[in-house]
Amino acid sequence: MGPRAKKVRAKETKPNEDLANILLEIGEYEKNVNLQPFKYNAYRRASQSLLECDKKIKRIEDAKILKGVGKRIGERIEEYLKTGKIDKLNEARKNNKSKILKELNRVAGIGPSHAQKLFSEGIRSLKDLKSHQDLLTHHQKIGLKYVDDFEQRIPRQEMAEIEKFLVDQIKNIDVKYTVTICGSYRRGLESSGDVDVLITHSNYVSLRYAQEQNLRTAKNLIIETKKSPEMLLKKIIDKLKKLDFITDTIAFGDSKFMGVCKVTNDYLHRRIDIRILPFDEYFCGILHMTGSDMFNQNMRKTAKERGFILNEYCLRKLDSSGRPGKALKIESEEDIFKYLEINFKRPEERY
DNA sequence: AATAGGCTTGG
DNA sequence: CCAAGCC
Repeated sequence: MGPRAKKVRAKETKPNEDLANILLEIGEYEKNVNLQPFKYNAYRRASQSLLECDKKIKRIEDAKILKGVGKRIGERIEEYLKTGKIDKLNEARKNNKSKILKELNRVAGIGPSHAQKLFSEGIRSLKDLKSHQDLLTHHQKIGLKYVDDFEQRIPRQEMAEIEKFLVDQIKNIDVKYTVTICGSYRRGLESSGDVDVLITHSNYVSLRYAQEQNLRTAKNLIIETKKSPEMLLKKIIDKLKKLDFITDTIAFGDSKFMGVCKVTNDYLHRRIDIRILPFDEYFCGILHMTGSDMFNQNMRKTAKERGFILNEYCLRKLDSSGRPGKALKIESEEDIFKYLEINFKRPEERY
């Protein structure tokens, strides 16, 4: 998911690609150098509109009607149409500081704010960073170590190998685990940016579910507490480390592991996220994590129109005063579509 | 006013 | 607790 995945299915004809790229570059400059995330967003949206427009923009009037193009961005486009360049961009490109900040931002865990800080401390390149690792957090050190690997996309073939490995190993711990690799892989794309794994255990339910269903005394049940997801997840992570599949840990909390993995020595290091969810929340979870972002947005909108509220964890019906009721019982992705009276869409169809 | 909100780290 | 970063 995210902007990277979107790019893959952009239109065949992109007559305004040049202009779109320029706007995006200005946006990145606003975010990384001027610490203006909202401006970045505005430029990004305008850029996206330009990309989706299949008619070549020749006059400023054509641009003004696009969504995301207002006064300021309109002026920039006008400048581009008249002169073939944009001053703001040239300013950005020749600015040495902005080049350095951009370079530092390649490192996972270094955002605009940290990059500025490092610059003010005299860091001018990734090479500088390598010799001043005391300035970095644990996450950033790993980002630096694998900066080249993390920029490479993961071929579908390798994703499939990772999937098989994970399913085999985790089922081997306990057959009651279910493992799903979500994201663009699940949607059938030929490459992915990272590995996004969701796991559940058929005996594991959320506290909310246990209370609503009055399951307090049921046997064999693992009811969510602060520590239970950790117990279920830690077992798995320990094993994957022992097998040398997981090579580094970025963050490891109650319910979510973030780290680095590698299938065999022939492969690059890949970013992997693994999280554990209660069974009753699993299908809303995989729906959410499978995306695409656009698909999620649309589905949630439809849900709202039909008197439901859908989020990452559950689907609830809204009562007449708009208050959400109990979470609906869901045992598959299909169930979610059924409640909403939407035809089921396979992951490959979720644009 | 602006992507939604949660998770995790680090101070 | 807050800020940053990521998903």
